[in-house]
Amino acid sequence: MDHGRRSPRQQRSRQTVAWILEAAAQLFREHGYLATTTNKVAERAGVSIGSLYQYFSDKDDLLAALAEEHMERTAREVEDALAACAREEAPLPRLVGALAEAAARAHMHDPGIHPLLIDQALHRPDLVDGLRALEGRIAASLAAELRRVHGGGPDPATAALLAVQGINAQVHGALLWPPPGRTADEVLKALVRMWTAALGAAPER
Amino acid sequence: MDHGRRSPRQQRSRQTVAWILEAAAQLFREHGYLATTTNKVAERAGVSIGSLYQYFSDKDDLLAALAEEHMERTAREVEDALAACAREEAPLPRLVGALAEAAARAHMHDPGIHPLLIDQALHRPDLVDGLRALEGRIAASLAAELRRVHGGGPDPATAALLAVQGINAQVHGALLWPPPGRTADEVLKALVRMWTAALGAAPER
DNA sequence: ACCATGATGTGAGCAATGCTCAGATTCCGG
DNA sequence: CCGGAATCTGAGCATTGCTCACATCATGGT
Repeated sequence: MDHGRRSPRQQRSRQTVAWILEAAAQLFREHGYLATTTNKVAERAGVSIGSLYQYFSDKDDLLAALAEEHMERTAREVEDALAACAREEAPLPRLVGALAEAAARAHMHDPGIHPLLIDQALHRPDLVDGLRALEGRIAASLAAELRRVHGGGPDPATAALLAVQGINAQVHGALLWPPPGRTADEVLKALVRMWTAALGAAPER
Repeated sequence: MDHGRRSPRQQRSRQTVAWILEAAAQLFREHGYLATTTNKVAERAGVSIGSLYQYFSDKDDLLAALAEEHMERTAREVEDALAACAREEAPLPRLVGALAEAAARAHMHDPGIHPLLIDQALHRPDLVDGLRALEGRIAASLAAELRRVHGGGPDPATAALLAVQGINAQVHGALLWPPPGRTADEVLKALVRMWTAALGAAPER
């Protein structure tokens, strides 16, 4: 929400903000968060350090703004994938596969900066809330799909939330960096098999 | 492994290192990583700043040392829980429940500092490896248990790894901070139900 | 066309931080 | 008791995040 302080009203200031964000993303990617100085960001952006602090309250604020952008794009991509599944009335295994692939795509989008953004999100209370809200949105979409295929057991909402969290972690930890002796494809198959069983239609009793 | 630079040989220097680590843990807990200065750590530890830098190469190194300690204890706790299950020949649902509860206990052990440690681990390549090694160790123990109860499907090793990663994320995201309208107990039940289905014995075909 | 007001841009410099280093102090084997 | 190694010390250097007093630019009313 309120990242920064003054919000840009004229065209040239919006350009300035865009330059700053682009420069920050580049430098964070190249040298990491700590090794990036605000003065260098301003320098690469071609603006003075004072301008930077007119639109961002903090060094953290820079990363927070990038994180919000990233989270928004991720949510859209995953929700689009789910919407496509709904349109073609895909069965459960296809649903799980699409979800995992969409998550993998989102995480691959900018591998150099993704871990930084997640890190930062974890120790900024406002961004933790944002991350949970994002999970909630995706889980809600998934829950609707689970009901369509009669999956998720007695509590599709909770099942969907657990699935979103679990699949996300597995994509990070195993799909993108497969363990030695396994290919990404094998991991994906195992993942789909497991979640199909976990979310499979289960009668109330 | 080689956290720091010189390694303490005499008794008094081991005491110094212990004081420094204790002070660092306290200050990180109280004020976070960025707001904690190395000089304050030395001051609270009752040693000079020079002594601190004799045993820790970096400010990061302090947190890395704490993270290693934390990871080691976590691994031990979870492995103990699995060993107990093995001794009493517990069935699958009990296995999953024990795993989730052990993970929850480990994460609750020092809530003030746990997220910081995880954060830090995520952008230090050596600690990322440590974290993956830890996951691997726990997954190996779990895989053995899965074979005992004939669970895990055609590839118990991969299934165990995915389960460890998934359960860990769910404990963080849903069990310790249940979503509105759900209790921790309900979440645990759903979690156990899902993983019991996911890991349930499945014939080769 | 003009100017007044607010939006935007500038960069030297301050306060604070991570970390070094030259030397003082303490410990231990012989 | 002594020589060298281990340990400890803390003033200070280099660097960083960030502020502030001021310059410049854009816009809308007359």
